Amino acid sequence: MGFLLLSFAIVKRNTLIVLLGPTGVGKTDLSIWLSKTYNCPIISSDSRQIFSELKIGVAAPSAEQLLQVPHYFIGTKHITEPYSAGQYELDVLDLLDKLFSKNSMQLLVGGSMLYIDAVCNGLDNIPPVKPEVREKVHKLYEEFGLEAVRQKLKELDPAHYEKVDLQNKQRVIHALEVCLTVGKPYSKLLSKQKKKRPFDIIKIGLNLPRPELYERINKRVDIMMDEGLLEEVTGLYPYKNLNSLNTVGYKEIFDYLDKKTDLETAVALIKQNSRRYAKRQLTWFNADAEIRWFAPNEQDEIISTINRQLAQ
RNA sequence: GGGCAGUUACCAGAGUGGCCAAAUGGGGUUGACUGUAACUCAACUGGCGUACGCCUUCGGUGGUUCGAAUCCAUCACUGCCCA
Repeated sequence: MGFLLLSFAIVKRNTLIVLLGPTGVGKTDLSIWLSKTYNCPIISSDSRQIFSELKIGVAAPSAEQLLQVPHYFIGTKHITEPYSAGQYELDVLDLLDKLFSKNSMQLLVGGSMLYIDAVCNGLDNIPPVKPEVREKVHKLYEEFGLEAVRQKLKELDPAHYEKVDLQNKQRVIHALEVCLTVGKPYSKLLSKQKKKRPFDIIKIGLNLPRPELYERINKRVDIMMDEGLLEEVTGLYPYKNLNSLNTVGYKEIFDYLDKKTDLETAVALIKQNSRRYAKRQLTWFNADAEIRWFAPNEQDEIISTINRQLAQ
């Protein structure tokens, strides 16, 4: 009997716990506790905390927190390095492959919806857009407007033209960029199929009543200012046009530094844009029926839910 | 105490007899989103209804008028100025 149980434990499937939730809900604190509980490192799923130059404004884990448990994908890229959800998917899968050989339980933590999705469901294999193509398409957009980009897309990929939100310049431009990069219609690369992963996934969502969440977000912005966000952003001013700095907390202060607004307004906008971001995250997460939701202080419930799931 | 200005939806703020459930902006809600995603984009925002629509609103009350957020009277409150 004991032998049976033991062998059962050994063949237990690898499991990835995904801790997610809107910005400011308290993922970081809980993740450290979970990491210690299950004795596994933290794999961050945050498209901004991955940049080493962004700290205060993206509420990256503190130096102290980083010392407590190993973190991956925190401050491992420079803001000048291009990075994407697609690359992230590959990087995480590689890492998980290694980590699972040591511990059948791993922990992914973050709020970047597409990044989490890339790990859990996979993205189709689309090569990175060539820089010269990107430049070309952006020129087209700058000079002739969105309609010109739309028409070009209609010509190269009529199927996708029918599906995209034609108002959404980012999506329209990207679709055309991909068409031009790979030399065939973007839509041909999209399978709409979820990839099978060689591990189980347990999704734990953290949320709070809206007013409370917003309150936390507002307060956190004030704390960021106290911690020196203005200085951090000022130091990054030369890089303000980089995509990595098209980020809440940075772009608003760039506007202040450009004298487009006063500091008070900039801070208010950071709060507002953070709230909106949180809302968008929740919209995305709400569509995912696999997520089990908890308040950030329901640690016992979270543990028992995970353990129950593992026992199955 | 006297004079002037004002009171409009969650907030700010247009509207000064019918085309007004009421511009616009903010805030908020809901949603879309397969690689630059903390991005980018959309809808809604007095109530009920899928909709044609119906109902309740523009400080209070009372008038004028076929018809009032808009005109008159009065009361209340707010701001500024003079005392």
